[in-house]
Amino acid sequence: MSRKLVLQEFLPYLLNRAGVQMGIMFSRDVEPMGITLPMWRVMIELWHRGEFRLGELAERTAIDLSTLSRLLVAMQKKGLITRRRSGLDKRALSLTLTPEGLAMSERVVPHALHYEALGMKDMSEDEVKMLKRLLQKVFDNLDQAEHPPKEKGTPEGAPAKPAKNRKIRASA
Amino acid sequence: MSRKLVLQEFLPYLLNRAGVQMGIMFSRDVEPMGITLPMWRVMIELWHRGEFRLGELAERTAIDLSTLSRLLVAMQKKGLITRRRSGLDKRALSLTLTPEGLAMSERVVPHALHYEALGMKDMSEDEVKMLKRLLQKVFDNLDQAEHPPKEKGTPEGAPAKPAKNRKIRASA
DNA sequence: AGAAATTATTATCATTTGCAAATAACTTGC
DNA sequence: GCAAGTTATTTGCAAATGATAATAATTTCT
Repeated sequence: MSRKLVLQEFLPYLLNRAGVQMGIMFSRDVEPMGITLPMWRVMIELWHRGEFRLGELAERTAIDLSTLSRLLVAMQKKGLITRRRSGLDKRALSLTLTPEGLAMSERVVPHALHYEALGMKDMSEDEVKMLKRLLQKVFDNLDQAEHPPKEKGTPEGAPAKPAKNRKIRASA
Repeated sequence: MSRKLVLQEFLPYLLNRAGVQMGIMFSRDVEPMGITLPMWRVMIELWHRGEFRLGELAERTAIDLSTLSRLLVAMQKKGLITRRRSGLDKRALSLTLTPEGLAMSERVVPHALHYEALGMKDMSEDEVKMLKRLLQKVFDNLDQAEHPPKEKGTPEGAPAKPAKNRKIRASA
């Protein structure tokens, strides 16, 4: 009746464990360059999209707003990013990579590739593609559950489990 | 020449992001039950294998030794686990689940299943199986790179990059 | 057996984190 | 146009974390 073995196959377990392990190893690797894993997560998003506001970036990176706010100050001090109160809405912080930040991002790429290769050892091309696709899918599923696309009058009919997020914040 | 888009497809990025997000959501969910995500990671390992020493558990869970030591004291206070100086090697701490710990583990299962389902929304049975298999594989690859199976005289021929782990500890 | 080396665990300290409250800027209704 | 309400970011505070140093127990070498 005891189902010890099955537990080990739970997605939350497998996913979190692999993700954490990857984070630890990658983090140690880039630390000597003067950046941390959260910094890299920020940099990659800015690199990808060019500009973010704080709130958007917090959601995108799954880093808590207050944590991210302080992280960004540190990154600005390091010369990696630009933080400026942007034109239209003076509440909003406009965040962009500096040229140094861009250069640093590029310098990190080989390290990312190294861990990419490490993690994918003995996998076929197809398996790798599928893994990446499914990881993207999982994140999207979770993110959508956490930040549902805004409807007008929240139909409020579906969920048997009433989604225990009292705070909508994306903490990390 | 700029390869912005490719970056978003890096395994370390995708994996860590999905893993962290899963961790955050699952964590919030089980918090009202009085346990944290690291506690659950400990519990699942003990449940699976029955008994661990601290050092082994630290490696297995990728939680830093000092952090884990404190966590285990807290878990003992909560009545979830047993910590006893065990027979053969009096240095070692023998860690096991108490009946209450086991009961708690079982109580967490439905929550794990919930997030499993959430993450796997719109995936086929086959995709799910493959994802789990590949996640296990990735973890094994990383873990093996970090804790290589002990050879006698470390052949020292293969790695172009000399594995930057100065400390072997599995911190989290 | 006894000293040195090895391994396992805990304590200390500075940093990071997340939540809650505070602040600042904007928007809407009157 | 101004008061009241909203949204965006920052700050204060307590808890968790990781690295290092300290402590404890065992094994090894002679």
